[in-house]
Order: sequence, then C-alpha cells, then structure tokens
Amino acid sequence: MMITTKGRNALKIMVDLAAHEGDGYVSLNDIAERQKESLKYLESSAAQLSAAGLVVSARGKSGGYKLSKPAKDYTVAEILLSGEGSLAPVSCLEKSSAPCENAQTCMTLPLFKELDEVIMNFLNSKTLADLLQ
Amino acid sequence: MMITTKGRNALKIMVDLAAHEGDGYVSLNDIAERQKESLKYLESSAAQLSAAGLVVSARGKSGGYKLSKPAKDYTVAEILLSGEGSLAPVSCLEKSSAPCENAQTCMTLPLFKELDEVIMNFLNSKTLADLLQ
DNA sequence: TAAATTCCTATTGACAAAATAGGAATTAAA
DNA sequence: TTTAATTCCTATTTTGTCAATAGGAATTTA
Repeated sequence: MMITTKGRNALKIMVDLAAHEGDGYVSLNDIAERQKESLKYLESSAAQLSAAGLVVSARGKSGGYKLSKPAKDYTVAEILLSGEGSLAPVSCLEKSSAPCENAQTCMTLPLFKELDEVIMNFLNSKTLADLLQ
Repeated sequence: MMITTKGRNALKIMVDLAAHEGDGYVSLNDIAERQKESLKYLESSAAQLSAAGLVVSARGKSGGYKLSKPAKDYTVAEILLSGEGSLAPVSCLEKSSAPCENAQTCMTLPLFKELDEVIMNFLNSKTLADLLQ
C-alpha cells in the first residue's frame, strides 16, 4: 500500500477545509464528525499539515484550522507528502533509506524510477479544488 | 510502499529467466547467486509465479524454471501482481478488503481510482523484454 | 543410489501502521 | 474572571504485515 490512512486523513482534512473556505477557522471536532474519523487520530495529521505550512491554526475556544492559500493552489502531491513523508513505490527510491548497493546493475530500478515519475506527474497535476466535484 | 520485496523478487526472477531464455531450465540456486538473494526467500516467489502459470517448473536434478511464453508477451503488471496480490494504491481499492461504507460520499475515492488507472496503464504497457536494457 | 532440485508448512523477528490516551497550553466567550 | 473549547505535545498500545529463516518431503536425473 502506497497511501496509508495518514495520507488519506490529511487529504480528508484538506477537502473539508476547502469545502468550508471562507467560514473562518474550522475545528477538528467538526471535521471528525463530518468525515467520521476519530478526533485523536486526525490531530496528528493536522499537526503535520500545520508544520508544513499547508494550513493555519488558531488555538483556544472557537479556534481551528483554515487553508493558507486558495484550494486551487494546492497540489494533491504536496498534501499526501505531508502525511506520508514519501510516495515512492519502492523502498529503494525513498530518500530516507540507505542507497542500494546493486543500484548500478539492478535491471528493475529504471522501471521503478519511471513509475515514480508517472505517479508524481499525476499527483502534481491534481489540485485540491479538483476534488470538490 | 506499494511494491514490496515479494513483487521485486518475482520481477528479478523473471528478468533472470528472460536473460537465459533458451538455456532450458534454470535453477533457483543460480538465480539466487546472480541476484544476490537468499534461495529460501526466492522459493516462495517462484512458487507463486509457477502457480500463476507464468513459469514452468521441473523438479529433481537439473530441474528449475523457465518462461512459459516469450519475454515480450509478459506485462510487468502481471508479474508484479503474482507477487503482490494487489497493486492498489489504497486499501479501499483492494478486492480482498471489505467495501468501504463511505464509498458513495467519499470525496477522495475518485482520485484514487484515477491514480490506480494511471499506474496500471503504465505497468501494463511495459513488457518483460523491455527490462533487458 | 546419490545428488540436486522443487515443493510444502511452519515459525520467528522486526518494523510500521493504526488507534488510543492523558493532559498541558491557549484563547474566546459567557 | 471563570469556563469551555480548542490546539498542541508526548507516550503507549495494539495490530498486522513484511521479511527472512528453517527443516524436511517429494521428485527426478545422472
């Protein structure tokens, strides 16, 4: 599985925020109810989105989150990356993992690099606004 | 991660068999040495390839495996699928998993369906022969 | 008969994903 | 000024899958 609940939850939060653009700050409680996810679990995704600067947060009563730019200016790729860390289809293409010793001679690596490009091209071509129908 | 060592090993076996097409049966021991993988681990991948009819096996001394059709007639997709079971980018698109209750209203599902198509189109367009340089 | 092989089943270890928990810090509103 | 609602922080637990190993049975050629 390439995209886990972390990435999916990040995307759900963003879609919900986009659907309520202009309503000021939206609380995670509201989002959790609408998206039928646990508040506690969404909190970790929201924290990552906030750390990445994709959303603006406000603490305290009547606080919550809102988008930091128009929905059409977010790519799906950047949102998923904030939740997943990496979208590489194989571990040897993740920056975090140790470089593979056989990379020079591996006959399958070029294929996986191409696949990675195909995936990233697609996810970079989709915006958050595209997901609202 | 979408493609694990199971899929990668299946592909490595097939590439090695393709590189030795016409040499008769090739033993897993030879493949394990060339690809620097453990014999025991490759065995499970080979068994799946055999069960799927992608290779022909011969038991006993001087036995081994060989391709069941020309290398150019295999898609990379079918090989990876034999190792992975599913190449779906999200669990809710796997046949094996229980259907998602929110599928009707989920705003992210259409995107993931598109992504799945993009991936499968690419992997179906590549043949085993393409991997030999 | 011996050696080389695929085949079968089971088990273990390691790690990541998934989910939950409790409470601290903050802030608007009553 | 207090209270309630919220984000924020850290930790823990549970669960599941991946990865790898192990031992031996069945088969077949030399």
